[in-house]
Amino acid sequence: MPQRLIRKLEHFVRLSGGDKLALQGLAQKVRAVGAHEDIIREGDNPLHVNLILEGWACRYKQLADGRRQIISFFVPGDLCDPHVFVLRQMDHSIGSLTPLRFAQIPREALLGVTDRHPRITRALWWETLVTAAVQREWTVNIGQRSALERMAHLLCELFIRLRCVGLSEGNSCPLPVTQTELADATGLTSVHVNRTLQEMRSAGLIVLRSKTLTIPDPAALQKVALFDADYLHLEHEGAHLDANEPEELPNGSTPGTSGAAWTHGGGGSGTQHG
Amino acid sequence: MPQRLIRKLEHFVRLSGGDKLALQGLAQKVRAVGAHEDIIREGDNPLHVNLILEGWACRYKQLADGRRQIISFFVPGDLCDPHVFVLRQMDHSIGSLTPLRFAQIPREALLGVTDRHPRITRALWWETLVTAAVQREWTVNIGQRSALERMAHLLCELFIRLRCVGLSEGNSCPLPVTQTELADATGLTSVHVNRTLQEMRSAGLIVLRSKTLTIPDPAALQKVALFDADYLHLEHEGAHLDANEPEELPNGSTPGTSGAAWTHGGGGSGTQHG
DNA sequence: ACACGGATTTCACACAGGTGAATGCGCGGA
DNA sequence: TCCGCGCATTCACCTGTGTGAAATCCGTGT
Repeated sequence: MPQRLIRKLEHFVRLSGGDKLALQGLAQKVRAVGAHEDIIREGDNPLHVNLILEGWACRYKQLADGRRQIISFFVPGDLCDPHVFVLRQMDHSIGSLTPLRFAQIPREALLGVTDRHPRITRALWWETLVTAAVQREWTVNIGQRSALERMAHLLCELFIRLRCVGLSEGNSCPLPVTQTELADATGLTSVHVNRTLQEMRSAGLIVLRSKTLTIPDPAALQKVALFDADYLHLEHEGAHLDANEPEELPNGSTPGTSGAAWTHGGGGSGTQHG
Repeated sequence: MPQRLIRKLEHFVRLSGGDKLALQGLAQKVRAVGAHEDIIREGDNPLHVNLILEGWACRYKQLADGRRQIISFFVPGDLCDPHVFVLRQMDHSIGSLTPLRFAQIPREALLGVTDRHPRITRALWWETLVTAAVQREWTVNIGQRSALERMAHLLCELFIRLRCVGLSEGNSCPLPVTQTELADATGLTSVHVNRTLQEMRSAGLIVLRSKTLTIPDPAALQKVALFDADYLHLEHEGAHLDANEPEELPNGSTPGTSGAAWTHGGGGSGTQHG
C-alpha cells in the first residue's frame, strides 16, 4: 500500500484512478527488517528499487577509517533511486534507522508502469529531481551553515517532507533517530548535536521528546535556519499546497491547527560577485 | 562541436557514427560569456539545457546573508541538468568561473535525439546518475573530511573528470579557479585554502602554478584524500578505462607518461554499526 | 519491580579552522 | 616599461566545534 508515495506524488501531478492502481501494484514484494540493518551495501549490484513503506532509512557512506556520513534520510513514501539500474554497482549503502517495511520493486515492473502511465513517469521524474535538489541543499547546509542553523534546517526539511506524506500532526512529526545519527547527517559530533539541540530547546525553537519533534513557531525556526522551501519544489500543476496543508490523516484523526506559514519564499535575486 | 561530451559519454557506451552526428547537431546555438557572469539565475524558468564547450562554470547557491556555496563545478563536456524542464523554476544559479563558451540546447532538440538514439539516452542517463553520485560524494567530502583531505579529494576528482574529456596532459590539468572559489566549493575560507594548498605543496603532493595543477604522485594524493574513484562510475560496458588512459589529444600532442594508477578500488565491505 | 544497555547529557580541555587586515606578487592593459 | 588591480600570502588572534570520558537517564525485557 504505497499510500505515502501516492500522496507525495499528487503534490506534483494529479493521478487518475488507473495511475493509482498501477502504483498499488508495484508494492508486491514487501520486506521487513529491524533497525540498523543494511538493505543494500556499497558495491552491490542493485536488483530492485526500494520503496519505503514504514520506518526510516538512510543512505550513507563510510570512509576507510570508519567516519560515516549519512547522505540522505528516507522516510515513508520515498523511493530509493528509481534509476540505479543504469549503473553497475552501488557507490553507497542504504540502511534502516528504525524497524522498516519496504517494497522491493523489480526493474521490469517499474518500466512497465512508466510505459503505460505517462503521468506517473512525470511524477517519478519530479521525485528524482527533488531528491537531487535535496542533495544539493545538503551540500549548502553542511558547507555554509553553523551547527545551529544546520540542525534547524534539517528539522525544517524533515518536517515538511513528513507532512507531504501525511505523517505530521499539526506542528509535530516523528523523529525516530538518535543524536548520533543526526550527527552523522550534519557532519557534527553527537556531543555538539546535543549542545545544539539544548540551545534550540531553550530558545523555544523546538520541543523534542520521546522521538517526537514539535515546532512551536515554524517561522522562527525557518528564520534561524535560513530555510527556503523552494528547493523542495512543492506547489505545482494545480495541486496547490496551502501554507497550512489540510491534514487528512488516513486514520481520520483531526490535525492540530497551525497558523504559521511554511512559506515558499519569492525568488531571491542576488548578483554574482558584484 | 561537443567533442568533450562525446568523449566522456564513450566511457560508458559505444556510440555509433549516427549517434555522434546527432550529438554534434545539438550544439547549434553557441553562446559566449566572460568570467563571473550568471548563465541561469535562481528562480529563472529554464528554457534550455546548457552544454559547456570551453571554460569552467559552477552551480552555486547563496544564502540570504551572502554566504555562498559552490555546489558543483562544470568543465567542458558537462551538461547542466538535462532534465530540468520537469521542474518549474531553478533552485540555484549557474555562473561562469572563466570566460565560457557553451551551447544552449532546446528541450525539443534533446528529446528528439533521445527518441531516436537509445544509446544516447542511456549515456545521458549515465551522465545524470554520475552527476548525482558526485553530489553525494561532495556531501561526504564536506561533512567528514578535514581541510587537507577535502582539498586533496576535490583535486583528485577534478583531475579525473578533466582526463575523461581529454583535458589532462600526463599528471597535469588546468585549474583555472581562484582560491576563493575553491573555498566556496569546500566550505572553507580562502585563508585556510591557502594554508592547505601550501601544506600540500610542501608535502610534495601537488604543484600548482599559473592555473595548472600537477600531481607528481597520484597514489599519494589519493591516499591522503581517502579517494576512491568508484563513485565516478567509469569502466563500463567494455569501454575499459585503463589506469593510465591513453591521451589522444585533439591537437595530436603527445601526453606525458604516468605510471601511477588512479585505481578504482575494489568494493569495500563495512558492516553498519557492528 | 528490577536490571541492563543504549542514548543523552555534562565536563574540561584541545585544536582546526575562522576573522580581519595588512602586504606583496604577477599579469594584463596602455 | 610602468601602472593598477585582483589574487595570493602572511599575521596575530579568536572561537566553534571536536575529544574522551564520566555520569545519568530511560525504555525494554524479564
